[in-house]
Amino acid sequence: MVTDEENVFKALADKSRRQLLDQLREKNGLSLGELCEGHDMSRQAVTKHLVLLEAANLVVAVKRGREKLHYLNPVPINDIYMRWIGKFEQDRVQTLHNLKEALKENDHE
Amino acid sequence: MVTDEENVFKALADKSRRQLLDQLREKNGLSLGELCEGHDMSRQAVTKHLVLLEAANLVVAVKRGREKLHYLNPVPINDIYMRWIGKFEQDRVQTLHNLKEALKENDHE
DNA sequence: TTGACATGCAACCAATTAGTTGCATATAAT
DNA sequence: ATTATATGCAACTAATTGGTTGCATGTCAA
Repeated sequence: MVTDEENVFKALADKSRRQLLDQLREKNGLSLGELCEGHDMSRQAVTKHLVLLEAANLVVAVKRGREKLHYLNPVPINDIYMRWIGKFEQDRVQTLHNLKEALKENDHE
Repeated sequence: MVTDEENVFKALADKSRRQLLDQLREKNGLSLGELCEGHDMSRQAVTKHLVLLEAANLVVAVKRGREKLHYLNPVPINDIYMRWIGKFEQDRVQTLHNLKEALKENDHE
C-alpha cells in the first residue's frame, strides 16, 4: 500500500517538482506549455513530474479545450505538517536540549 | 551543488528513514544495533539510511566506546517548514478559493 | 478541411537508489 | 590472550527514477 504521505514526500523529493509547485504558487492555472518554460527538459519530462504531483494531490489539473490547466493544492502540504512535521516541532526545544546534554556528557569522558 | 534543503527532502522521501526518525523521537540516543530492531533489512542497509539522515543533519551520531549513539536533530525539519512549507501555508485559504473558482468556471462551460 | 498547436502514450536508456554479502576493524568481557 | 560484540567499508545487484525520442490524438483557426 502506498499512502498519501508516501506520495507527497516522494513528490516533494525532486527539485524540478518543487519548482513546478513554486511556479503554480506564483501564478495559478498555468498550462502544461507554460509550465515547461524555464525548465531545461522536454515537455514529456515535465508531464511525468506533473503526473506525480497529481498523484500526490499537490496539483489538480482541468482540461480546458486543447490545453490542460494546473492548480496548486496546498492541502497535502498542510496535512504533512500537521501529522508529521508538527510532532517533531512540538518537542523541538526538549530534543535539542537532550542532544546538547548527550554531546556534553560524551565530551568530558 | 546540493543544498541542505535538497538533502533533507531526499532524506525524508524514504519510509524506512522516516521510521528511523520516529524511533529516535520515541527514544533518543539509540545505537545502530537498537535502531536495526524492528526493521526487516540488514544492519548495513540501516547504516546507509543513517548516513543520509546524517548528511541531511536530521540525525547527529556520537561514538561511545564500541557503539554509535544517534540523536534526533529537529532543526532541519523546522527550517523546511519555515522557508518552504510555510509559504504554501500562508495563502492556503486563498489558493483553495482560487482552485474552487477555477473548477466552477470550467464546469458551467 | 487542412494545418498548426497542445497534449497524451509508449518504448527505451542512463543514473541513482535500496538493498545484499563478505570481510575488516575496534572495543569489551572472560 | 581469546572470544564475542558493535560497527565500518567495499563490491555487487535489482529496482526505481528522471530523462529521452517518436508517434498518436484532439482541438482551434484559416
